[in-house]
Amino acid sequence: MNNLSDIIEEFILNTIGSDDTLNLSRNELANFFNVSPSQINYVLSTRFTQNRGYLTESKRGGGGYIILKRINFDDDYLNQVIKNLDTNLDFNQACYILESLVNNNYISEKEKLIIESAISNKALSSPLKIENMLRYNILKNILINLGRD
Amino acid sequence: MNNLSDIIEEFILNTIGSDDTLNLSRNELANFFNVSPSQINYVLSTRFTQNRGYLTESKRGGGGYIILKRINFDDDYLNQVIKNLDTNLDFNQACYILESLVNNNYISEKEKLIIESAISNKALSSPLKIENMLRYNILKNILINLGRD
DNA sequence: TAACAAAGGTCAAAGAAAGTCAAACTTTTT
DNA sequence: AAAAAGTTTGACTTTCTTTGACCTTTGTTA
Repeated sequence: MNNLSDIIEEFILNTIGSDDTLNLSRNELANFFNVSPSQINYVLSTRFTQNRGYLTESKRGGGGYIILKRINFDDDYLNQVIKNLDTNLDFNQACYILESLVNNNYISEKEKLIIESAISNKALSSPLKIENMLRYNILKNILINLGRD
Repeated sequence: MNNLSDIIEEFILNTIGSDDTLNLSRNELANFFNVSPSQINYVLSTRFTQNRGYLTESKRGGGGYIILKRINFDDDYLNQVIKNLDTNLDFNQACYILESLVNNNYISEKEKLIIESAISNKALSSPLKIENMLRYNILKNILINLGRD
């Protein structure tokens, strides 16, 4: 297994600090490995995905950066919830899930309210199919991010 | 953080007094950081906007000045924020608003994180125009619901 | 009171990142 | 060998920052 993407992946893995965070410059990294900058995006988008427990955050322009974060995912319960999320998620199902998260002290009442507002029919109002898909996406994203602290 | 605008922002934040007011001279500040004076305007107009809870007031001519004020949070402020929400809301704008809500103890860090997850590009991923509109809708809905507890 | 100096304001162009996407190439699978 | 999957590259786009030229307002002084 001798391809650059794997080597870059390896490098990144070795470089992520004990704080599970890596602040990198796309251009510098690309330069270091003598590859085109977009290959960094390729590596990130194929190897450091949400599903594998990573989050990225970036900024363009002068002083731009990419921050890579490893999510601490030793939490089985949350994991299960995420894994079992229906991609076609209606509001009531979602509320039910949120309720159980409250009961298990993962989120507070106020947090539940916020999430409900975010995924309510009113907030999303699109054709039903899209709406449920969006809701799934949003809730999943929230839950994944809950797992990081 | 390798760009001057961020550094200047930081400086201003650290310099605002406990009276939430800062009286500054554009030329002096620009001189201090060795940047063109208009960069001060840039920093003010991108980072210290009304939506983020700041007001500016200035005077030209000899003895001119810029006064920067941090708006105190009250119920009206939240209404203002909601009213001023851009229907075409990008993620960064939204983040700044959330930041100001945290600073004013209106939401917690965790709540900010949840909301950010809900309106992140990843969660919404649709064509840009729709995405920004959705984000607007969602954030507005959250803020409105926050306002009634 | 007219001119000049001393602020701050505006805007557009140039520069500095990162993002996207598709085409070409390589490796693996069937 | 053909098809599919994965990688690499580069051209183009978008976003954010920095700079500078020119404008407007206000205060000062001859």
